[in-house]
Formats: sequence, C-alpha cells, structure tokens
Amino acid sequence: METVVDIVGNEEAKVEDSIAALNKLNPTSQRKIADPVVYQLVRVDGNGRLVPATEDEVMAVEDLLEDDKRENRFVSNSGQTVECNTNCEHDLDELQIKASEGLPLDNVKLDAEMSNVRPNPEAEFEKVNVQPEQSVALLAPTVDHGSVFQHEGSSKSSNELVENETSTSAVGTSSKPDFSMLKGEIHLDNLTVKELQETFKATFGRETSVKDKQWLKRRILMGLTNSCDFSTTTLVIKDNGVVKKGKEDPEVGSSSENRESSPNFHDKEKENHSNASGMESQNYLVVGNYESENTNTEQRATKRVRKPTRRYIEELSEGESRDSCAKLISSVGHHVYSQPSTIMHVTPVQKVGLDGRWLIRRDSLGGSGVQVPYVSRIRRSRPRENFMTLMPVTSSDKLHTERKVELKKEMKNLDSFENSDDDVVTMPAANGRMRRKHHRPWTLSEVVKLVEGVAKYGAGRWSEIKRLAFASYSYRTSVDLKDKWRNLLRASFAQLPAEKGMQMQSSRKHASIPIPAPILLQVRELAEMQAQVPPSFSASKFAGDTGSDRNSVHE
DNA sequence: GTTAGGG
DNA sequence: CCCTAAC
Repeated sequence: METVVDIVGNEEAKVEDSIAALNKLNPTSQRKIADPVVYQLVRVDGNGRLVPATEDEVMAVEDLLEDDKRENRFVSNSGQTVECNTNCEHDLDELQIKASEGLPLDNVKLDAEMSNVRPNPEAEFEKVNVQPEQSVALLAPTVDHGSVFQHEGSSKSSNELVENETSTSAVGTSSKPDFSMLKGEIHLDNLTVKELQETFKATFGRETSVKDKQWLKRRILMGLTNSCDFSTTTLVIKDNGVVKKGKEDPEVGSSSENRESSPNFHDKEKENHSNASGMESQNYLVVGNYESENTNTEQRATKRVRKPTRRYIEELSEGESRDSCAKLISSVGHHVYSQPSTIMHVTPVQKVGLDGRWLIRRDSLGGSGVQVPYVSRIRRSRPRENFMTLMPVTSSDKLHTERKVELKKEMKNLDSFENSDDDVVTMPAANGRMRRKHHRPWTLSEVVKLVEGVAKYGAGRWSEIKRLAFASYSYRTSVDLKDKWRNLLRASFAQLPAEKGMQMQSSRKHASIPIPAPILLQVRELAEMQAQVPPSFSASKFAGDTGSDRNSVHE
C-alpha cells in the first residue's frame, strides 16, 4: 500500500525520496511494482507549469477516496458481482484491455498501479488528473458504463450485469447506480450541489461529498456519456440510454460557465497527462498537425489534441528514456519522410541550373505533418554549430517560425562569413595547438551541392564530387564531404525503413543515388529559409557556384 | 591518392 | 574536423 504521491516536473530526487520514505513507512509494501511511479496531486497552470494542488483540490480527492473506501467495504460485504468491483484485479484487466487498444502505455501502467493500490485509511492522494475516459474507469470502477447503458440489443454479459444489479439491489441501499432517478432531462447546470451529488450517486452508485459543482458535473457527464465532451450539460435519459442534448443552447450561465472552466480543467488534465508520459506525445504527433492552427477547431478541445509545448518538446528530447524517445522520433520520421521516391526523382535533375529553387518549390515536400523535433538543449547553446544537423523537420507551427528566424540569422552570418573568407578561419592559433584549424560551418549551398553531388556521382565518390562540384570550395576536402554526408545521415536518423537498408546493401551503392529523404527535407528547409534571406545570399551564391565546375581552383 | 571509420 | 588504416 503505497501512498500515491506524484511527480512534479522531473524532480526525480524528490520522488525517490518519497519512495524511500514510503518504503520506510511500509516496509512490506514493496509489491511487485517494478519501477514505482509516484504521484502527487498537482495541477497545471496556464503556462504549463505544475502547481501543487490546493487544499481544496486535495480535499476533493480525499473525499473521493472516502467514496472508494466506502465502496470497497460495500463490495466486500455484499459480494457484489459487478465487474471490476469485487476484485481490484479486474481493474487491471480492464486496463490491460485498454492497453491493447492503444492507450499510451505509461498511462495504462500508471493506472494499473493505481488500481493495484488499495485505499489507505491514512491520508492518501490519488492521481485524479488522468484522462477523462480513464478517470471514469478509475474513479468509478463500480459501473461498467457500456453495460449499464446498454441499448436494446446488448451483449449477454451486459444483461448478466444488469441482472446482478437488480438481484443485489436489496443489499446495497445506496451504493449502486440507480438510473431510475435519471429519467428525463437533466440540466446539470441547474442542479444544486446536493442534486449534483445525488446525480453522481445515481450515476456511479456511490456517494460523494465533493461539493465542487464543476467537478461533479464533469464526473457525471463523463460517467453518463462516457466521453469527455462537456460541450453540453444537458442530458436526456431515455431507456437507459443517455442522449446529449443539442450543444448550441446558449443558455447564458451554462455554456459560458462551462466554456470558461472547461478548457482549464481539461487542459490541465491533458497537459499533466502528457507530461507524465512520453508516449502520449505520439498522439500529438499524429493528431496535432498544423491544422490545429485553426482557431475553429480549437473549440473542440476535447477532440483536438494540443500541440506540445516547446518546453515539453525539449524535455522530451532531452528525455530520460532515450529509447522511447528515439523510437518515437524515428517512427515519426518514417511517417513523414515517406515520399522519398518523389523527392529523389527531382533531385538529380537540376544539373546546372541549380538555383536552389528546385528545393523551394516543392510543395509536396512541405509540411506533411507535425513532428516533435529533436531539439537538444545542448545544441541550442551552440547556435553557431552547423545547424544543418540540428534542423528538426517540421511544418508550419510556431516552432517552425521561430526556427526560421533563427535560421535567417544563421544564413546572414554564414553569408558574410563565407564571402569574406579566403583566409579561412585559421582559428586563433592559440597556443600550441589550434583547436580546429578551419572550422567552417556548412552553408546551404554547400549542402545542396553535396546532396546533388551524391545524387549524381553516388555516395562514396568523394573525390569526384569534390573535383566536380566543389571545385571552387578549396577548403572542402573530399574527406570533409564524406564527413558531412555522414553527419547528414546521422542527423537524419538515417535508419529509414527497409527501403534504404535494402538499397544500400543489395544494390549498387553508387549508382542508385540513395539520398535519404530526411536529408532532402533538411535541405529543403534550409532552402526555404534561404528563399527568405536577402537576395545577396541566394542569388550570388547559387548563380556563381553552379555555372561551371572547373572554375578557378585555388588549391 | 582515396575511402571508410574512429576519435 | 583530424587522424589512420586499408585499400
């Protein structure tokens, strides 16, 4: 029986302390939980920060726990057969099912743990801020909503459930759902706290002492509709079924009030939730494409998943669990980079007239989805570093814009840098050893050339590429090219699906221009940037470079 | 002289 | 980027 506290940010130390402390208190409570996750009731403020729960909130939770205790007592006494109720493990089962249905693993795991935890007579916190759907299962395990609100042709088991309920109705006077009192229309907004509590009881079959109207309404709504659509607080109960009433009723107090607090609470849940589990971000990745820019769609906050915050992204990148992170990224990568063939086609074509546009014009390459870019903080602290490798591939979102700005700066710098050289950066020869002789950031044009070169001559023909494509870049040796290419590959999470592996290994490595799409995407990004950079850059550079290969070669 | 890879 | 081993 561990006390369930909660993770606040990544204060792992604290967490560990907590665990240690708990173990001291309950030496026998080690349990089978491999890596105990500890919770503390928190909420997320507008800035996405975690804030310790207020007393009230804690109270609400404790109340809830009391309910659970009561419930458990009842259960054990009555031998109630309602699923999930007689035995906590049923909860586990249910959760496992959920897991197999694709719910974020972490969450499931957490929930599973929670359901494993027996209510502690002593003060105990439980995590309330879970996703609504799961909250229902967690906080009101008494009811199998799907079964209780069965419609006509329900499954056998459902019927059994109901039968059980009726048969045991004599036992529990008040501890089971009683929908008889939920007939007709219910205007949650019009109900008093007490009435809400009644409704709650009718819904979940247990009493609650929570007095928070919002909370009650939410729980009830979730419980009855089995969804987290709070857009309406008016329900119609018909034949054991719940029908949500038209949302649009602009009843002053109701919808507006709902609106106001709804996003709050809900977002809190969401954010906290996602903070707690990295896996959640996968939802973001898939769902949260740039369409979310639409203010309209944002209204349906319940269905739209918010784009992860920058901070979240960073934390994720930095992530403790490199594994899941990597997986996540790469899997996304595959998704996004999934048009290599298209890209490849175009690449090798522009033989001479490389003006950088062939990269720019490509819409198809454009934002095909939002990804959580891998932004390393470490990297960020070194803005001058070759940013190519840092280029997260992303589409139009704030991040994108921000990066654009950054890149623009880069471009300018590089521009002047490149133009003003000849004498390289002969790094301050410092004392004895000069740390990086010529440290030359790769410019867009160079990268483009490289990519092109590889496209034309094949990876590995570095000297050739050097000679033909980098004739005017005396400072780039064939080795440099090779290194750069390698870096590009790495930076692009080179492990493209099977495709690449196949090509690289089976077929001729040099002939088939195996340019990893990610690289092209990166280049494209740069090209986009470049397109918005003062013409001095693009024009001069591209015009000058491409024309002829064997230009002046000052070697 | 080139390439491939490790540092 | 640098250095080297291995072509």
